[in-house]
Amino acid sequence: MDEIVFTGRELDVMAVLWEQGASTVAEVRARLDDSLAYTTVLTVLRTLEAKGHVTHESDGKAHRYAALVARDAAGRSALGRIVDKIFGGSRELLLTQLVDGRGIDDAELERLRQVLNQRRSAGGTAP
Amino acid sequence: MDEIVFTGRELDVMAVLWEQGASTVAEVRARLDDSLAYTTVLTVLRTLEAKGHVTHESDGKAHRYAALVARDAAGRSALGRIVDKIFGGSRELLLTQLVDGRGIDDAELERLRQVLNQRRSAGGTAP
DNA sequence: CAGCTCCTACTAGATGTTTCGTAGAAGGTG
DNA sequence: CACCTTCTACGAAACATCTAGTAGGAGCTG
Repeated sequence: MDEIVFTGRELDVMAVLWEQGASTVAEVRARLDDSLAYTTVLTVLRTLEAKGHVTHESDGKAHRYAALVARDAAGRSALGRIVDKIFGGSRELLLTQLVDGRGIDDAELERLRQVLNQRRSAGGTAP
Repeated sequence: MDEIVFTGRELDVMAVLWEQGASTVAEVRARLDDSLAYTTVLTVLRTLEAKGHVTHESDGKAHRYAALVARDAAGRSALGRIVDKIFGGSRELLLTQLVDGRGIDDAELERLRQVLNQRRSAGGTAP
């Protein structure tokens, strides 16, 4: 239950690793929305490695970086922080904002209901 | 749809203003989990004011600070960032993590379902 | 009024974040 | 082999964040 916190730029880079899997500096750089210098991306990856959030192995001449922190863990940590600090502990309030945004159609609402229903059937502490 | 971003400490302070309403420095300070110097809290509030996230009015000798950014707006912004960067755009994945945490009982699940159902009756583009 | 308390304003150091340049190694191509 | 590209390592400047100290004003209290 440690606190996992990423800075803005670190999160951009982690997003690439989660999406694309283990990647070289050049591959990460190509996927980023902002165009940054090669060494800038390298520095961010090295910072993340120093913090223990990613690791790397050699791949030919280059290094291939992989996330050590799973999406789920990062997401749980970020969500917990938001629920507490912004929504005053209320998951309902959070969910309201989540579905209040535009660009959510009936099909997606239905899928969200499925998530809650599956949680019921799977849930609970073991007897 | 501007980007609203708070640093860790700024978020702590905003949380107090959202929870307690307009507050003086001393009132904010008393509510914070960490014990910080009076001037530290003042500095954070002034930074937030410089960024346009809070404002203040005189209240006797002291200043009373109030949030200019609504919870909802901050929440939408933060959630959008998390959905995009961590959950790859999938609200379902986010919801899964939200309800996967411990400490969520059947009553709360039911309330979350209500949120989704209310959204159906109120929502959608007009036919 | 002298002193105490509470307040803002200003200042400032330590640390973290972001960005990139330069140096030099490694490997393929003429 | 000399050259070009690609890569890592190191350094560093600019800026943001976090924390708090000092100075001085305003008001209450004896």
